[in-house]
Amino acid sequence: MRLKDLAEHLGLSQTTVSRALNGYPEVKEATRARVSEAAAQLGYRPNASALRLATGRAGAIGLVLRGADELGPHMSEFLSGLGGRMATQDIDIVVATVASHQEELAAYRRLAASQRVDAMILHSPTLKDERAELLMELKVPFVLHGRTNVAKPVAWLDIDNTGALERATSHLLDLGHRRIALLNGVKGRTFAEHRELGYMAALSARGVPFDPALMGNSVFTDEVAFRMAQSMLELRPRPTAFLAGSMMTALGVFRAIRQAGMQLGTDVSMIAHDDVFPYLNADNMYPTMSTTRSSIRQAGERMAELLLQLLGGKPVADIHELWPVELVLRESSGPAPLF
Amino acid sequence: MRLKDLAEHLGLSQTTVSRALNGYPEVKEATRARVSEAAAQLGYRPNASALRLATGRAGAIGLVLRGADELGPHMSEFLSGLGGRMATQDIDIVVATVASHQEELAAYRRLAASQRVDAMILHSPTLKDERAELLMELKVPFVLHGRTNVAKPVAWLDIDNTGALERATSHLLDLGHRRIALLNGVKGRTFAEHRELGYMAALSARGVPFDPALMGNSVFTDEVAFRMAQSMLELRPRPTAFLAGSMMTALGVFRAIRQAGMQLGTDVSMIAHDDVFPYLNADNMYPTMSTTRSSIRQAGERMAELLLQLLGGKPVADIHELWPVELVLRESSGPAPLF
DNA sequence: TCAAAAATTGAAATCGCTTTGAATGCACTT
DNA sequence: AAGTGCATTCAAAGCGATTTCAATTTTTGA
Repeated sequence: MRLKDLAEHLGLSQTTVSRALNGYPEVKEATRARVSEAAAQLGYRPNASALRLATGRAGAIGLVLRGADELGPHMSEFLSGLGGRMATQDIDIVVATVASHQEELAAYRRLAASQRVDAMILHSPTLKDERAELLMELKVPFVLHGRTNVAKPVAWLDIDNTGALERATSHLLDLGHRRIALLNGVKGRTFAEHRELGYMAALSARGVPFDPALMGNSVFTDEVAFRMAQSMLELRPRPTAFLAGSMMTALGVFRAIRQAGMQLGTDVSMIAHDDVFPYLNADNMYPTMSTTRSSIRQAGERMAELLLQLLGGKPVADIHELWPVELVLRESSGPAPLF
Repeated sequence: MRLKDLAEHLGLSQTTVSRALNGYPEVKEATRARVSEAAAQLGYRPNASALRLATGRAGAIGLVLRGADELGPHMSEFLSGLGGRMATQDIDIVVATVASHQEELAAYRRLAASQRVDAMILHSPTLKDERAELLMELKVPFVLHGRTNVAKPVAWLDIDNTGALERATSHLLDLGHRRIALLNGVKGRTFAEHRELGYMAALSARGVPFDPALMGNSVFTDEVAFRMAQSMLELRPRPTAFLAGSMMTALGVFRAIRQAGMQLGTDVSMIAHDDVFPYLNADNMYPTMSTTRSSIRQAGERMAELLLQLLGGKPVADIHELWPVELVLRESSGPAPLF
């Protein structure tokens, strides 16, 4: 069922039918009603390719995911939030997955050059993100989930990682902890650097010296976290508290604590960052986990909104959002042991 | 840079340039070389929409994800496998996320009617899957990840869930367990039904009666698993072993066991199904987790391959693959306690 | 009642590509 | 030298929508 068929069926021109369906004002209401009804009845849907060619809009946004570190549980939650909002505007989400960094830039080039997408989403940027620079050069609009330092302004949405870690660290200091380990994300990623900043700020505000042995940078998997926590627990004096970068990390740390024969919440404390996964709930852990919490799904939804604003012509410089992070205290964070 | 521009730049017709780039034989090798070089040099990439309109192929495949239960860690792994292979063929993956079941069928209709995708992937089917029936009716090619009972043949890839559970259950029976709990997926999903079949078969082969109180059906989250396992552990006589449907489920069960003051691997055993998440490793749990293992990422890769075969014209009836599942025994499964 | 203005409809161009059918040039026979 | 066949190339017609500009009908005002 093409536009032409529908037009013939109705005894109208394609022009009028097209206008009627797209809500143009210069069409009689009676005609519009007749057209809409027939379209619904016959299940007419404009051919996406033709529509895109005619309008010059791709009707899709792109997302390039690096297999290894980006396609984790974080991304599915984010995607879920994003997708819901985009669907209402009939905008597709095109996902390209790549293995290496080389492939990654090529993928952006490919999507841009073939005009497959109207805009892109950039995730987990580094401090000076190459991908962002590339997209600016290619003049592809994009919204950044996170922040980066590039020459021109970019649209972004980020959570207050610095503030979150500063509060979490301060809280542990208040509880008497002095040796606080930080299991952070990969060095170079903005969010990890920001978290480090918050951690450092809190320490130095109390005059607690920073010990590099208590800081680890890696991807957020239970395995790496386990190993890092394990070796940290062998230090003397050992850390009395952990700041875990994600819930996966927290699981690994938890295991290390248990294996060392200690009790979480009494012998050792932990505050983890929680992106709110529906299948891994801080409230339902044992002991319940103290967290810095920010829903990554909500961020996805909001990113969609910002992207639509951007496509609607809102100036890049006006699209900035910094979300506060909640500190939720539960059982895993207790007073420092007295020994 | 359009085809037209490139053609003018070279002093050739669009026809020749198009043919040169698409590898048609009726073009002089010297010309082809000249064209290829100029195209690479000037960074020419055909406009995706135009190409699609002209060829009638969408150059994309679709994936509809139900927010709640389908967009978990399983899906990201799967997607990662799928995407890698598709990218090599310059085929996009269009992801549509929906919240409700109603929306879901509508999403399939939408993608099909607007001819946005050439084929689709169907995930986690039910025994008699509506979506599969819809797609057949709409004449959209698709490959099923799993199996379903519908009238006409469909292309599918599935793992041997029945065999996996039969072996896992038998193994536990061999170890002397008689009260074996099954934490299965949602009722109605084929994979869950198949697992139940395997479980039942193993029990009845030994003449061990089935106790409905020892079977739970739900989504694979740590929370639900925790609650189910907890209440099962309150039964008398209580279960001495658990079969967990996923690693998330295993985490919940593990917590319940610990909270009940018992030891995994000695007081209670567990075998979990492992889809091989890079961030949650059975080998690195404590105690290490016995699993039925099958890489969902590899399944994604293979699904891409099957999809390409399908698009290449291979008959649906010839596209069937049933993968065996490994049983990997580690520390979490031990002899039944003697009391 | 009739011209002018407003409302409504339509024919044809356009988007950037592929592909059909025709045309051109060239080497080789005869 | 003319005819044959082959290798190359090109002009133009789609693909299915939107959109410009023109045509037609209806309404309005004097």
